This record gives sequence, C-alpha cells and structure tokens, in this order.
Amino acid sequence: MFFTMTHLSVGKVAQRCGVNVSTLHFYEKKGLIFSSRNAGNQRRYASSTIRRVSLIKAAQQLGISLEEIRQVFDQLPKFAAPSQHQWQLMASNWQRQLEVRISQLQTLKTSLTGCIGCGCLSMQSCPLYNAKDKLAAEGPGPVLLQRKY
Amino acid sequence: MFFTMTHLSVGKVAQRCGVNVSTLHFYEKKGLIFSSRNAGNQRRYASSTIRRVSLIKAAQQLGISLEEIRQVFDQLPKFAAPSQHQWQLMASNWQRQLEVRISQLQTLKTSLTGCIGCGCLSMQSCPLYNAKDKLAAEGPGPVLLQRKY
DNA sequence: CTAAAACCTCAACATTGGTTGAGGTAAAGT
DNA sequence: ACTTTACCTCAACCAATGTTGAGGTTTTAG
Repeated sequence: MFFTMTHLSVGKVAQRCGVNVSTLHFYEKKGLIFSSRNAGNQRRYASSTIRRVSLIKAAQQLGISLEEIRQVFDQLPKFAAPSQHQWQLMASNWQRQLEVRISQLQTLKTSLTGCIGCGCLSMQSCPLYNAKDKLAAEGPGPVLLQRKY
Repeated sequence: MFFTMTHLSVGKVAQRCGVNVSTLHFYEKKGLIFSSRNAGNQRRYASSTIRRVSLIKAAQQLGISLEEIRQVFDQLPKFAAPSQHQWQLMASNWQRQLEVRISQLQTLKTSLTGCIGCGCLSMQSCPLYNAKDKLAAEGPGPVLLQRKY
C-alpha cells in the first residue's frame, strides 16, 4: 500500500465528527474506536474512524447504548472499512430497531390523539391511564371520581 | 364534595403505575408530583397523580427529560385533574414533538437505506459520512483512500 | 530556535434518573 | 396486643455518558 490507513490525529477526527477530543478518548477507552500511536505516543486514526463515530452518533439517536454499539462493532474489522456484507448486516439490523422505535412512537402519538379527544375526563377511556393501571379492577368506585380523575 | 381527592397511599400509586415507591419520592422531590400528608405523616395522593405518572413515563419514551416535563406540569393544577383545555394544549404540544422525533428517525432510516445501497465503499455518497464531516473539503485526496474509507 | 498549539495520562467532577439501606414510625391483619 | 407490612427521612450509592483540569510531552508555525 502506498498510503497509511492510520494518519488522522485525534483533533482532526474530533473536528470532522463534531465531537470533543475527550469524547474520542472516552470512546476508545470503551472499545468503540481504536488508534495506533506515532513515535511521540500520539494517537493516529484510520480514516474509517470517522464513519465509526458518525455511526455511534447515529445509533445514539436511535436510543442504542454505547454498549450495544460496541457489540455490533466488535464484529467489524477494527481498522479497515467493513466489507459491504458486514456493513449491510449492521445497517439493516439497525433499521429494524429503528422501525420498532418509530412504531412505538406512533402508537404513543395515537394514544395522545385519543386523549385529546376524550379530554381525559373519563378514566375508563384514557389510553394513558389504561396503559399501566391494570390494577384498577377494584370495582368501579365512585362515579364522580371517575369524571374528576 | 363527598369524597377526598387525596386518598391514595404511595404504595398504591406505585403499584398502579408500575414504578417503585422510591421513584415516586424522587418525582416528588423533583416537583413532578405532589402529595398531602395524613395524621401520621404518610403521603396521600390525588388520584390524578396516576395520570401524571403515566404521562411522565409516556413523555420519557419521547425522549423528553424530567425537567421539560416539570415545566409543562407547572402550568397544570397540582392536585386537580387538568381542564380539558389544558390537557389538550399539553397533549398536542407533545404530539408535535413526537412528530418531529418520528421524522428524524425516518430520515435516519432513509440514510441507512442509502448506506445499504452504497455499501459505503464510497465516502462521497455516504449520507452518514456527509452528515457531520463538513470539513472534508481538503481536496479529493487519494482516490484509493476514498474507496477504502 | 522558540513559542504556541496540540497532544498525553490520570483522576476528579457533572448530570440524569433513579435505587438501596439504615434507623425509626405508622397502619393493618389476626 | 402483637407482629408484620408499609411508610418516613436522609444519605449514600449506581450506571451511563461524558467534561474538566493538572502536570507534562510533542508537533508545528514563524
């Protein structure tokens, strides 16, 4: 090879990813990214690190924890870019999680729509109320209370 | 009124909301819920507290912080159920936030789809890459590097 | 060559959202 | 009545996700 794969300084990566240097140190300690060192012990990153960090940030948006991200990354090559196959596996995996998350939020939104309709003057028909309050089976209780709920 | 609005013990509320008693203490300390006390200094909650807690849990699902929730709650009556108007305001507000959040996730999902297509062998066309790496304008750089990225 | 900027390690701190436990009081079942 | 369960306060702790700072080294720009 005529170029080194590991030539980006930590500051450069930080700048290009829009994160702090300390965050990259942190990610490295957590095993999410990797570096080699130059003669003066400074970190040098493969350029693929930038995509790794972008992926971390993207995945965090999905509510995926750093630990989960690490587990996925552990199946990828540390320094080289992932193969197309690996990449596709990971991406479609995350897409599925994303779909689940979206549909959850949509369910919630629908619930809120129901609540807007009901004005929540009735606890019988409130989807939020009914979500968790499974123990409400203490008998109907005072009618007025239901309306005041 | 012939019934008291504040008659639920902390354990009862916890049970019906599916949270720990300590969580209710915590929420109360944070100003998210309120209680009166009986003769023996034990908390007694208005029944509307159950909906408050359900709302907290629902809003957390949306990625809304407790502090933001508190700010919304601060505009509601502490013990009574919110009026229909107040309730609708809050709900539709949260619905908007929810919509934003959903569309963000959908954008991300689309990005991933693009990535699956490209196999990310090209950093030119990778949406994840392009999301943050605005500083990539250092000239094209080695062609091979782009493919290895 | 020198000064500034960037980098190093390690430890402490910050924030969010709670949980756990000690030491004691109140309420409820039998 | 007595015992068990629930409750009280307060403080300490936990885990995730970083940030900040001290004290020292390396790289880079002029």
